[in-house]
Amino acid sequence: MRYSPEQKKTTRRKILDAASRAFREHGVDGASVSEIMAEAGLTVGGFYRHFESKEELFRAALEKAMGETLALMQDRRIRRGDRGTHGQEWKERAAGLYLTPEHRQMQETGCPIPGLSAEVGRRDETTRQSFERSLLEIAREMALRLEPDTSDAEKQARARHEAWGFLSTLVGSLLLSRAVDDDELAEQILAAGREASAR
Amino acid sequence: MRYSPEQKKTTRRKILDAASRAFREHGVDGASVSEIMAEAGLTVGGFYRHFESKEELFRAALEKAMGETLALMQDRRIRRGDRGTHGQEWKERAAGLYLTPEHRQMQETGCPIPGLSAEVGRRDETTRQSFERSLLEIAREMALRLEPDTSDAEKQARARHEAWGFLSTLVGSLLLSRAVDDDELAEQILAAGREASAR
DNA sequence: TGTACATCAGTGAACGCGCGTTCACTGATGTAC
DNA sequence: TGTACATCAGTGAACGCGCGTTCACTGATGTAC
Repeated sequence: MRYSPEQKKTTRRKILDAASRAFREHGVDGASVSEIMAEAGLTVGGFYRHFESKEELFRAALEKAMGETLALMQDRRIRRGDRGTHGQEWKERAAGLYLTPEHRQMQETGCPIPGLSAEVGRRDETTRQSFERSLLEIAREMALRLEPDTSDAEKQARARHEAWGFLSTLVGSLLLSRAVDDDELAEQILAAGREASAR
Repeated sequence: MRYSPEQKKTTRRKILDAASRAFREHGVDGASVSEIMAEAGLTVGGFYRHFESKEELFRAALEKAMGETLALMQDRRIRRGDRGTHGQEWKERAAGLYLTPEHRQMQETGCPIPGLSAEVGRRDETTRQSFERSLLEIAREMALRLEPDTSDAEKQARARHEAWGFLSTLVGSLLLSRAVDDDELAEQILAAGREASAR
């Protein structure tokens, strides 16, 4: 077999997609390269034609998952034909979409931040920096939704600050709801998160 | 060698202490039983005289670490000779102690919730239930600090609700600050968490 | 009180297993003439 | 346009390693008489 370079890109995308789901669901150590390749419809040996190591795969898969989360925030704005909701109204809508029992169960396709941030914190500089870049894009987008007036730098700085607080509450609440066994308690935690984050 | 049963308890405590630090620092898969035993001044073989599996050790070590966090909250109250601060004032003090650069660096001895909740979420019922019990104790203690009037059940329910939101913000903020590489950005995230959590 | 025996905490080597990575190979497709 | 050769994506077995766990052993201390 030789490439069409088209074909190679498609395969890479398949591996990345399988990896980004597997890492979210099982964590880095819980997802093996063989399993990921099988999920992508391939065998292990071919892996190193696409990535130089599992660590590089993790970085790329995480970046992809973070990109999906960002795209969700942006899509919602675009789809509405206008600039969408803003400020307080947006916060409530966003928290209402993020802090749900469905998202709690949907680790594999949901936001990677609650489930993978702790792992990122234990990895090397390169991986942490890569995650940091994605996180900054998300915070920037959030700030824009909190304060659409981009002409006032002071206002944007305050919005960025608010965005970090808002994101912390969303992430913490989903994280705790997932760590707990009882579904009712989990829902209480999510409800408390919805309320606290929108304040 | 035979026991004094005293001696055995001391050894168990040493293993548990080493484990609870190692798991917080390196995660469950990142901390090996051999390393933990070495850290406790022992060799691997003896491990199974004290714990039936690594998973049981994890549960016990996590419970211990959660107990330490709870004790910190309670100690502060007792040490002051009165019932300590409450409500808004307590929130600000607690957030000011929790969301610091020092706590960000101090994974090994700090609060286990940000670093290990995601792992708990991927483990079995038994482990999740054990964590849930510890978490409930912490939420209960927090509710007491937010609303010391225990006679009014309605007030206590609201306080519990507020406690979950408060805890979510603390945990999320520390988690994010640890996942980024840049110290300045980390401090911004912590500052935003301090502000958001105290609202 | 002194002695013989039983217990079992702790040792360190060994076991089996799954992991990330490497490697010789295959064969479809691109390129050179 | 047709043919020979080179490339390299993908295969599947093999490698070395570290892991959790087991096991035969040891010897200090508890218990029985």
